[in-house]
Amino acid sequence: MSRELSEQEINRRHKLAQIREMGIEPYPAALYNVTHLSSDIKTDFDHAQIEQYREETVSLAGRLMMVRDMGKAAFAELQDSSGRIQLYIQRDEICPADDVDKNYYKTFFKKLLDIGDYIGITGYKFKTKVGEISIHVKSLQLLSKALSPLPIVKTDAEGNKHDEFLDPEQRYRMRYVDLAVNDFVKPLFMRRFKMMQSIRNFFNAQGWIEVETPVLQPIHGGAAARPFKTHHNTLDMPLYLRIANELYLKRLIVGGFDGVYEMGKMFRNEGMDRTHNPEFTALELYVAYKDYFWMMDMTEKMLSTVVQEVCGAAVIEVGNHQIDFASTYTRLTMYEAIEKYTGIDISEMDEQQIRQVCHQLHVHIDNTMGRGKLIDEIFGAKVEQNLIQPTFIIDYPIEMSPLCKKHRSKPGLVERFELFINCKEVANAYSELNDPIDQRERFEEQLRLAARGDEEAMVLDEDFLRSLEYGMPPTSGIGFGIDRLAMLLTNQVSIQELLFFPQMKPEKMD
RNA sequence: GAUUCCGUAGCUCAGCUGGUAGAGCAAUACACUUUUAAUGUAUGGGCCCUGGGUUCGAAUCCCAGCGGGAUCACCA
Repeated sequence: MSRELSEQEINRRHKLAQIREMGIEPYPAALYNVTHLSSDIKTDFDHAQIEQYREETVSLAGRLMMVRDMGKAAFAELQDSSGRIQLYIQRDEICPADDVDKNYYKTFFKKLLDIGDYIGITGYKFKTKVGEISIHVKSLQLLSKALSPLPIVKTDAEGNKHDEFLDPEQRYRMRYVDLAVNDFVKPLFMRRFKMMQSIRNFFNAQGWIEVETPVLQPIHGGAAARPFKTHHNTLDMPLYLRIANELYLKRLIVGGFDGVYEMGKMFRNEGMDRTHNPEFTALELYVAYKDYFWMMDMTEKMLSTVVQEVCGAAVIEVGNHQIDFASTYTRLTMYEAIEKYTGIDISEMDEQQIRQVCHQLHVHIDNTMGRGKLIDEIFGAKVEQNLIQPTFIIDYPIEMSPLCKKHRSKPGLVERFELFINCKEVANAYSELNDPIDQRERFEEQLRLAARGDEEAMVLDEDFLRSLEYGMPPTSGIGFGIDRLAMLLTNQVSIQELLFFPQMKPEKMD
């Protein structure tokens, strides 16, 4: 990359050279002994001990974020991983004894250091005249010179922010800058990772095992989606980035695990927008000897626990709604849900009649759609928008669910549920299909759909069928969209806010 | 993919019905030993996204392209 340097970038390179001329290494190799985080200093500050603090040396490191130069003294702000703290720096204290011209302060500190530079300081805790907890600096060392100026975000006395770094493109492309200057970013990610940890804790406490299954798969199974295709040179064969890990996790249940789960990246070669990224994180869990009713109970328990742990309350604000994760979630069958929000009972209707209903409701459909797909379209257009509070929609048409067990008592349906929260699908679960002969027929039906032109139809996985023939216990499985869940728990509408590095168009570097 | 808005200094943005650019912050220099968006004084900084067109003259009007946002549709 070659580009013209801005005035400020040239300045900083000159300063870098001058620092070296002074005999100071701008990128020292040695570790810097940090004794405190800025947050420790602030939370542990004891006013009764201000006198004793003078004798107690603390050492901090971080970025220099602001300097208020007062002549022979200055105030500065140091930002470390835990926040910011003010530094008070006096000329005569930081200059070495032999530095008679006070160049360490006058030249090095005042002229050659910039906002964004990493520094380490030692000093003691104190409080300024106006009461701000600060560090009285006794020594200051450059740890890493920054050659590009950071966007300066300033907050005034009323809390108004000035010159904010808010352009989404810049923020996502340069997440390192976003994290450095925007204090609202890190807490979102902390909450996301706390949520993932809380889920893991919950599952581990049940004795379920966290496993890893292939990302590169010869057959992309387990979901209906277009995959990314790649090629393995040594084997000279095509491989697909997984769109789901379902079929591998079930093989592990066949192998004798009682409960396995995996939290990992899935890849789908489809649209991108504020709720879809080409790679996203899914959680899948399979538990032997259970059914989908049990899984609904588990889901309620898990989510109420996790939300309580992560948000400190089980009722949280999402958009304009208070969403209650603690109560028992409403359970509606697909047919009941459609009847509730359209007034039409389609449970006994055939494909032609349902097609009529679609026209009547102004639901957009096309001729390739079968009965199951038509029902799904009505649901998407008329029901989803109403499902604010956590709601289980259960008993789906069999056509849409080739990996799900037939309903124990309702012909044409499967034992499946999806969990909707704030109008979005958050989880999808089955009583898993473990009848190998039925499974083969379902795959064959998918092949027929593919032949009709359905690009998302599933591919027949012969090895998976073989595994079922060795016997899979009755099992219930569930998949959660982790990014979606994180969006709910952080009240964010854009998935990009919960991904450190969302997929972007290639950047032009001229 | 459709609609719509935007692209001006390092950053955030002004710039009217066309007359070749402005503010605040940042930068540079000086002053100031308890400030906190520190302050005061001074200075430098622009291919006005790109390419065409209209015009005596375009940051401004028109067309095309590139980049981005928002909304809508499909997928988690």
